[in-house]
Amino acid sequence: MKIGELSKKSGCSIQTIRFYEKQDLLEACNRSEGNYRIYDASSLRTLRFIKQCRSLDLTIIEIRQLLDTRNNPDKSCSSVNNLIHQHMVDVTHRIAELEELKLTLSEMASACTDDRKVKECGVLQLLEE
Amino acid sequence: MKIGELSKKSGCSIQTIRFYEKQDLLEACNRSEGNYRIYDASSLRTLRFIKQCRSLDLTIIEIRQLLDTRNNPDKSCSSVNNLIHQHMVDVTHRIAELEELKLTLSEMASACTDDRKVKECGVLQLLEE
DNA sequence: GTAAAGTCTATACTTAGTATAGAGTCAACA
DNA sequence: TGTTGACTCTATACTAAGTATAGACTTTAC
Repeated sequence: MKIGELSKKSGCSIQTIRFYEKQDLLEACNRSEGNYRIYDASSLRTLRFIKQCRSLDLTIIEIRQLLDTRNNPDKSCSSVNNLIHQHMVDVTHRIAELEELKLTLSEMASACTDDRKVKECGVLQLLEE
Repeated sequence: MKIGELSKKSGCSIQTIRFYEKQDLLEACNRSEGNYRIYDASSLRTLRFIKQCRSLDLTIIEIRQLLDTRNNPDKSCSSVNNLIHQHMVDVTHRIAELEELKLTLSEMASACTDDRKVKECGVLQLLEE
């Protein structure tokens, strides 16, 4: 199949597919006589794998590592487990940060009302501190 | 004061201060004979204001709007309130996304143990789906 | 034969800075 | 007076994960 079809089947844009190839996530595929990229079912599987990983917010570098591991069926998978675990720690940490930010924002929001002038604005006064 | 001193007093790096100037957050300041930037207390106040805004994760564009509003003391401050409110909505939304991601990651993590081989890895199998 | 749709490469753009090179300025010390 | 070191200057490249575009080429349909 050509890149347009792969794009539709995978849900990745054409540019993204070419971008993943350049990033060495998808290996360079065969080309037609007219230099069009020709993909097979294996490319689609890999692309879906990549998409799953991206939906977990894994970076390109991390995905490259996972793909590499995936190509070595007899090695230990502990690096995969570690990666997911560390990622979960990071996400948890980020949530805590955002919760704190949300609290600050809500305190800030309650410092003012809509009908004031700029020079009386409670929000701006808090921002000056 | 010169940029090094402003950097220390504000906690922003020298490059960041120059970057903010280029982004029109800090207006172009006076220069010494040798072309060094010379700042006063007002620059420091503005820079601290910007830093507060950044700690709330406001974008450069949003901060530019706030600074603009701040320069018009007699106008209504409702745009400031709206901005903070919308930002809070966005943060809340982002937290929900991350909570969902965390759940997915934890389900994924429990699909495997450290002592398996890649071909038996529960995590990788989930990523193939 | 031609028009439309699809594809190609290369490049620029996004955010909020950070890092660097190479040059110029300034203060203190010998 | 010379020079060393600290400071500053501008301009440029880099980060992440794509997205958007220009200009050229290929393929398909009529």
